[in-house]
Amino acid sequence: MSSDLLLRERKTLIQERLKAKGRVLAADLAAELNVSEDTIRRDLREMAAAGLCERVYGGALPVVPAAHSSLSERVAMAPERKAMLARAAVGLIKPGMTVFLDAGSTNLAIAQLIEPDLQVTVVTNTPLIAAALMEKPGVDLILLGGPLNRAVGAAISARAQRDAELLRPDLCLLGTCGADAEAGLTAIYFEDAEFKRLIAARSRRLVVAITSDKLGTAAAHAIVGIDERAVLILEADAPAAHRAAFQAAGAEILLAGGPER
Amino acid sequence: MSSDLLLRERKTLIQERLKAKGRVLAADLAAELNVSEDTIRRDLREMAAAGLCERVYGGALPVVPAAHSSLSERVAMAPERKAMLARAAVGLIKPGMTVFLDAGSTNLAIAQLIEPDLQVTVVTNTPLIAAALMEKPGVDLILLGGPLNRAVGAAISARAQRDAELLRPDLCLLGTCGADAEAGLTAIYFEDAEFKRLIAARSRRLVVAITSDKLGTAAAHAIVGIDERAVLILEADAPAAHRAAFQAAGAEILLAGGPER
DNA sequence: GCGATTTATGCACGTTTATGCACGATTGGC
DNA sequence: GCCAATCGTGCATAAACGTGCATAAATCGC
Repeated sequence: MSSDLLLRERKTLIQERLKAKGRVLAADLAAELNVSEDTIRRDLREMAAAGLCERVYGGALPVVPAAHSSLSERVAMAPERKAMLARAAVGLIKPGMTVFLDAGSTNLAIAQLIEPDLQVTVVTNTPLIAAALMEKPGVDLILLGGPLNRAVGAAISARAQRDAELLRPDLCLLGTCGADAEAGLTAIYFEDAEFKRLIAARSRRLVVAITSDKLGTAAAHAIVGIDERAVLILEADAPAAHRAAFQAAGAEILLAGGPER
Repeated sequence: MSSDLLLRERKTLIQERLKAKGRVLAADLAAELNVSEDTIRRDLREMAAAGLCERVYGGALPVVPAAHSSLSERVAMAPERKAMLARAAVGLIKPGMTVFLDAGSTNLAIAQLIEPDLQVTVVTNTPLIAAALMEKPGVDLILLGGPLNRAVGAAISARAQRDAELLRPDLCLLGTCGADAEAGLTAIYFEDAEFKRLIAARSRRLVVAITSDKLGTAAAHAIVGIDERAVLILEADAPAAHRAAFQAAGAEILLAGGPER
């Protein structure tokens, strides 16, 4: 015998390591825990069989829950650019705030990047976002209910709207389908636009993360115009013309991904 | 005799040691308490049977209250047995029905197994389940909202309860923490039990999928007794004694996993 | 009080479990 | 297509395990 940890303790520790670092290496674990690599491999194999991790060559990775969904498919599109926007957006969320997190793949990315121990109240109408936030102990989570709109992936019915009317979020992280200095923010679906308009109107501050492909486009239904209350998060390489137009309309512009790390 | 401690005292001491250090080793305890390892092992076995600790090779660990493990962690436990139960449960869901899907890892498995094109209305209070069902085009999804209980992973607040009062589901797929013919179905948390009791009372039919480890156990808070309205789905190898007791109480029993494939 | 019964303990036995090692197969970078 | 790192499997071993049994103390019934 060479270890001083019980089997179960070792596995628990590996899980924590997995959760904290996002991956583990068999060789490292063996050295650190003072057991042979064979033992570690056995552990990882068993954990993988139990669905606690994913075995890969050299170590293991956390299992990704709910890996497939139309929303999370959209998340998979241009993930690094969305993550960049999300990182900038997360910076605007301060302890003690009440934040509304709207539907949308960028907002899901934001939810995933929130610090686990950040003390905030998050209200959302999107089950997937709620599921992501459930893992964060610091977050007080409130869900808007009612019938779910499949296309949007969120609750935006009259019911959800009535509930939203009771809110006064400090921050509203809005998803948008189009963003144009003149047309303002727009959405594809009428009911979705209605909901967004309502919650946007009730929020102290409006934050919209916009991937460059949406700049200068307008969808069928208006949400709100661009004005002083809005903070637009753009990619660093967003065309200057759009940036200027938004600024002229009064919005605050935040560039994402510039001075990272 | 070699000890100078009464059995009870010894067990209490072991528990304190467990709580203080987070683990105990059989050999250490034997040496320290001046009894044979056999005796210590017996103690630990009995304590484990009473739910006071978790037996592991070499010693014992404190029980992790199910509260401490999040829903997504619970999902990973005994997944194939849950899937077996889930398969049986899914068979009870017929087109046109309105079904309530309660929180719980087994119910999440059920949600994942629902036929994508099955025409049903599902009501749930669990974001993770809602997210899983969003992929199924046939499913009309209604979400119960309000503050989310982190331990349960679902909306069970007064708000959700009020919403639940408006429902009359054809089927209620209930999650349970304990199932005993006498004590009935029980839950760990008061508010959770309250919610379950409410929705169960309003449902035409009650379906409960129960992994064998929950048989004969009772948690702190009662949900409902076992009666004619209940359909219990048990694993094929569930002890006959429990099956008979449930049947005597009037429940219909469904065995999962028998004629599979 | 005194035999009968239960309870707690230790011991001897065979069994199971956790682990490391040897060896051949697989993987992935180059 | 080669090479080293990594992997899985079979095997050996020691520690830990459970069980049946014996013994001694404690408890009970009368």
